[in-house]
Amino acid sequence: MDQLEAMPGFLIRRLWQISVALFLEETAMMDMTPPQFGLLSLIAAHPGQDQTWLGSRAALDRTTVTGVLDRLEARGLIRREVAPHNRRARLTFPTPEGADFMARSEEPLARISERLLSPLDAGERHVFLGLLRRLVDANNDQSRAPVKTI
Amino acid sequence: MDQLEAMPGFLIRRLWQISVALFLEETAMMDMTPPQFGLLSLIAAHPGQDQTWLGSRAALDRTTVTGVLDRLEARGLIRREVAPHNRRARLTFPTPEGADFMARSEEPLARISERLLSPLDAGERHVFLGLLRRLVDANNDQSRAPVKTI
DNA sequence: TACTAATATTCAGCATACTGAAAATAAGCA
DNA sequence: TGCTTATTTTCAGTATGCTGAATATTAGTA
Repeated sequence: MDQLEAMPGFLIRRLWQISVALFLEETAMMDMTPPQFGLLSLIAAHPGQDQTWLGSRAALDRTTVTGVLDRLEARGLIRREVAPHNRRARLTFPTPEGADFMARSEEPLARISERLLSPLDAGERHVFLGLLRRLVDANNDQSRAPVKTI
Repeated sequence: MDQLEAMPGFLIRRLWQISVALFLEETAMMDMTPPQFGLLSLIAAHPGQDQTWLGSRAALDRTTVTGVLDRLEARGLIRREVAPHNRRARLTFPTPEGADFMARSEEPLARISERLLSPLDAGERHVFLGLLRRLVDANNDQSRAPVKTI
């Protein structure tokens, strides 16, 4: 047992690596990444929001949002237009292809969580997710891209 | 509550972001990153291993190991030399500066874990880390950079 | 109104984290 | 020995995830 293995941050990084790998495997035929899915999901549920709003919901900084949206736009899954009353901002909308994409993603996404948590029984999953959520919420402001729910 | 917030992978990514931010904050005066620390820690504890071994312990793929070691070497914290009996491999060793660096890092590192887990009491921390470790170990082979302890 | 501050996005740059391919070396085998 | 395969590292390329600076626009204020 090394010092590294004993650090919570190392275990958290590994579980993140695993969850990304499972995501890429389950959505391989759709050629998607977790942040791309996150933003597309938000845009489909909340059309017409600007990029700052998206970043504060997806926990992505402004620059990463720009890059991910560029790729979603290039693939024709979203479109952007300048906000009518604020020409600084660009509002995002799902295209029909983007909406269809979201509809087709439900089953693969459910499998990701199922596989990730499969080592735990139902009670353990509930405990783990509850503690995980408490750690994330309580430390939200420590992150460089804190989430704003308002 | 959006679909995104309900996905375990999203919460895991956020906790990873938080742990990285805490790491960078606590080690700001040392100008270090988590993977740089991970590899330096392994090299200090196990001098003379090759890069493949390091990657399989630190959960980093071969290319990432190369890049991180390049930066550690440029800073004078490690040195690399061709393996005497296997000229494909390059063995890594800590420099005196690297060993000194590791010694000075103990206190900041302890503060990172403390701050990260501070929202939980002692019993909850134990439960969370236990479940986290089970998830990581059981899903180890799902990762693109699985850990080998042997 | 003119000046200043704030906001939204983008650009340049750096550090992970990965894939596939290439290069060098070593090992196994007919 | 000669050929094939495996191993170790590096290179090229892509996608996050971040900082600081620049640009454009808007809001606030003297």
